[in-house]
Amino acid sequence: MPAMSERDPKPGPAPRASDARPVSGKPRAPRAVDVAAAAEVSIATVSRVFNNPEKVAPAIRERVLATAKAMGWMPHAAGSALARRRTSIVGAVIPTLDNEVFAAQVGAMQAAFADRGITLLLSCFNYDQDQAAHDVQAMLARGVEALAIVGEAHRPDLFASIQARHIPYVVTYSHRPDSPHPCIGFDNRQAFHTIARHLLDLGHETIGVIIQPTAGNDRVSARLDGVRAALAERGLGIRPQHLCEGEWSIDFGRQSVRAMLATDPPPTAVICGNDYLALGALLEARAMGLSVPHDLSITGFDDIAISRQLDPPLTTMHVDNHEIGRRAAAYLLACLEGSRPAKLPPLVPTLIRRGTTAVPHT
Amino acid sequence: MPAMSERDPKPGPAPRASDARPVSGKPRAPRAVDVAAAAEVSIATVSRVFNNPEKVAPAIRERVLATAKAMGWMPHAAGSALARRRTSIVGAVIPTLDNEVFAAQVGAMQAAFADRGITLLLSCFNYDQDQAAHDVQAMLARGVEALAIVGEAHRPDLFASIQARHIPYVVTYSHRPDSPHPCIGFDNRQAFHTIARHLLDLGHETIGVIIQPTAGNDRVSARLDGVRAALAERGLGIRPQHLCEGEWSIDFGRQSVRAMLATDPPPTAVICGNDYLALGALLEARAMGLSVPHDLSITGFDDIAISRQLDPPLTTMHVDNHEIGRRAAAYLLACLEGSRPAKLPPLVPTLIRRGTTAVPHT
DNA sequence: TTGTATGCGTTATCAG
DNA sequence: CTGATAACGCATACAA
Repeated sequence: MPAMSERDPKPGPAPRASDARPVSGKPRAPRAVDVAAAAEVSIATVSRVFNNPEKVAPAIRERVLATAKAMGWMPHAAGSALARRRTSIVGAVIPTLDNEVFAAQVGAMQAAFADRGITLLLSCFNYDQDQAAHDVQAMLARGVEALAIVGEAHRPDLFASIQARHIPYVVTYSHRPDSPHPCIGFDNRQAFHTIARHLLDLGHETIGVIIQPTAGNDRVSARLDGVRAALAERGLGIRPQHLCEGEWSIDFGRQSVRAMLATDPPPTAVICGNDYLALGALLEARAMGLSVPHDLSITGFDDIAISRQLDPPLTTMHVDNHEIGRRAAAYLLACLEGSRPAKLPPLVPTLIRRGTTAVPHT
Repeated sequence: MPAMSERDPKPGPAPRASDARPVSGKPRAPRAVDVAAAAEVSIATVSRVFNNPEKVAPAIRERVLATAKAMGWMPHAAGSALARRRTSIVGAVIPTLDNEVFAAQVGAMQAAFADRGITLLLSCFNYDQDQAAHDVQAMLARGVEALAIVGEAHRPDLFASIQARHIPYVVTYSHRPDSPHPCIGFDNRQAFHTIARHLLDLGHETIGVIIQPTAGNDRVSARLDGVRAALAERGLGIRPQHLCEGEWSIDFGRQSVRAMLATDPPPTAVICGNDYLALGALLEARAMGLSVPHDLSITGFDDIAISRQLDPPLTTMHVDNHEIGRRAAAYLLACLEGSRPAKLPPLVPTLIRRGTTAVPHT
């Protein structure tokens, strides 16, 4: 049995910075004990000054504050997290920062969390489900207290591992009515149903679609479904040669519209999965000598900054991406503070009818 | 003197999860001890399996790995960081994610660090120096092992506090030859000197400038300097009414060009601080019935995605923002591994002569 | 109001 | 190759 506990030299590691340190090594960061010693108080008081200032006598408080500042000391997050059992870190898992839609969400979340002293950990999974699952694991290991994840098309174990930790999370950019997850976003299916209806109501019957890859992307799949549903209601469908699926880029928009217009009959309208694709479609159509919207109607999605500036300005749907970020942050913050906010009403993107849609020129 | 160290019930906190836990409380996350117990090994072995697998007998290793996976255990970062004295976190400090230029840099850095098991902490200071200084403090408290910071126009104490911690850092988007900081970027002054020269060589003599706010932004100031220097070499200057400084937005580009063209004499060319401003200028000039570049030459900067797609395509300078992120990450990684990479050659943005510049129509 | 002592979860050292 | 144990830096219950 361990009997004695004298201060005899146990086989402890190397001497500390506060000990006799010859000449070597870089200066260690100051610790709470160092500040305590310098301010001639106990380490507990130093801690209190930073966590419960009101429980410390003003005079002492000022002294500690002053010496801490002089020594450049701040509580070290790792030690603090361990003792407090709170990391004050939340994670955001998005496909990519190269899309201003997600960049805006992250920016808004970051700002909202920063106000509450919470740091945002970021990971981009590049539309790769394995990557996403891996990133979430890493974040859990880092002790994130909450998670915001774009989309719900993820490996089941991703959500399972989050739920196993009983950590609040929220799915963004999605809002299926019957989703098992707390969602903040809009109904992608409904949104594209609205767009398709807009064109149908104008009298279009041959409608093309240029859209992002649907594989492993619930949001995009829902959009395509929405279009299909709206057409079906009028007894119409999308002809295979009028459906182009590929990376969202201006160039893909261009080449897709070029291919479609070479078919017979060509579509009189094209629904694009986002504004970049629509932009490409618009540019290519004009380059081919077509008049938009006279010869071809075009719709986008997202309402990015340039869309209203185009000639003609793009008909699209506006989504407030910053608002999504703010709401996601607010929801997670509420969860962390114990309340369990009940409802998450969907955002409703609004159709902005501008200059690229009109009645078909038959 | 503290004499005994028996295992008597000291006034310790609440019972642990592994202890007799009646019914209450949520299940705690598993710890290394739990895995050790389940796998019938010591906690040290569990740790080794995850850090020095080769020092553990294969049979035992597999057993530990299996039980760890079964229990969903991963080493908790806070404890690990404390013991290891390494957080494996680096910070990125940028103005905003709403500019694709910075978003691209962050994305590239994140990817590069993720490969090495390093997590990126992000902060956006919104062009506010106090915010930036504060954010850096917070990151240091979180134990970041390295920092990447956009620009060098920051409060001196920002850099001082970093240097006090002896933490490697790098300034991005800047590359003054005589900077005291390690920089990864390009010479903004030189770049805009090149642009101005391009226009001067075409024969322009009355040149306007539409640029972002220079206050507290070293990069923008350098750009303006570059233009001024190039003009001065030809005995020219910027007339006050031909210099518009304001937020970078398409709208500001529009209103600025409109104002300039109302002056007498109007400029025959406009240099814009970035592509968004140039885009606005181009759209407004066309809306006013001018022919670009016949009546007015326009240049941008950054070469964002739409620039080459405009009609006419925008003359601008191309910067590889992803490359800046990659280089920044590579540099910091090298520092963390002990080597001190000597030189950081500047990136050289290339002038892309497209359709918006031509000889002036006198 | 202040100080003492203990635990947070992991890694690393050293003895076996 | 494995196990016991002392840090790591801080926060907090409890005693003073």
